[in-house]
Amino acid sequence: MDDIDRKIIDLLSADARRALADIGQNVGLSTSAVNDRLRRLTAQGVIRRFTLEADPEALGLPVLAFVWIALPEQADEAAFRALAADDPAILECHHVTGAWSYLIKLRTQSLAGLEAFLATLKARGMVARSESVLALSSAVPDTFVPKAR
Amino acid sequence: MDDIDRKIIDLLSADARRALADIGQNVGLSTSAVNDRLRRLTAQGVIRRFTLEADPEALGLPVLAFVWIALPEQADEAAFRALAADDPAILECHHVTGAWSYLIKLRTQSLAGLEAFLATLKARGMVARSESVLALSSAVPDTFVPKAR
DNA sequence: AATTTTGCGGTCAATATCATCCATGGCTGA
DNA sequence: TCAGCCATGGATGATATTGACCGCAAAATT
Repeated sequence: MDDIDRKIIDLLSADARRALADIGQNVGLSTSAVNDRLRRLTAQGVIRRFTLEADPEALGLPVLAFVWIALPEQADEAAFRALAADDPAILECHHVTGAWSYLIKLRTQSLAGLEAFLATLKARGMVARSESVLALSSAVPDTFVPKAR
Repeated sequence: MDDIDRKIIDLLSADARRALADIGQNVGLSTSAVNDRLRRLTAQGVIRRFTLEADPEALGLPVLAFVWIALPEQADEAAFRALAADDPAILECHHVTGAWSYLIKLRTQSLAGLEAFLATLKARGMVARSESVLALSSAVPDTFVPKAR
């Protein structure tokens, strides 16, 4: 990981379909040198996948919500994590510092989707308390990267 | 936007470098039909950009924090938004419902970076109160998509 | 009512671009 | 000296991209 690697990642994150020769010119390397570095970066797992950013509204997912979760004492934390990992609506699920256990970021078609999600959690005894916060608008252009797998 | 468009986006989000012919086979279209749809989707802005997901730790950004911001009464909200949009550390900045004004998601090299960010906000009179929450671990594999532009 | 026009979405074949791989050799620092 | 990194150039096979053409359905025209 040197500066050139970082620049390659920068360029590719701006446009993942950019040609290797093009990148080479920008970083001062030959096509094959860039190719070598790319292979190394993906093999090492520095680059996880090539993907795309889409317009969430166009995909019918206008509701963005953050949900704080406090797990009950006896909750099966592993099961909770598995649930979060499987649900395509849950884009992020972080164990966090502070008064709450987890912070979940999710995207749904409608508020009904959010309600259904909370109901599922409750039904499985996976929530002692929760608090949902809706995102109204975003200062940083809001993007949507579909969940991996 | 029909089901085929959605499936194309699904396939490409899993691997943005997948060949058009491959995608065509999966959705039952010819290569050029897929190409046309892709061009249309990007022209319409449904697809915003092709990008990559990287390992945040490998890039030297291990600290993930969520920061609640309450703006002062007299704050210049436009300036605040501009600041958020410009700072590469701020990955998201949502105007939210509830007791706080904004929820910011940011990634930094270290806690010092978080502190510096908060200091900047304070110095510019852009924060009445704030509360920072650190992400410890993630149930959904934690990814990092470098900020656009 | 019948016919023409138009646009959309598709196929197919030809072409140009591109990634990929390989062999060779130069340079540099341990 | 050796290992790592890179340039160069050519060969090869994938791949994107383009253009010519077709079918169909809705709208417009006769």
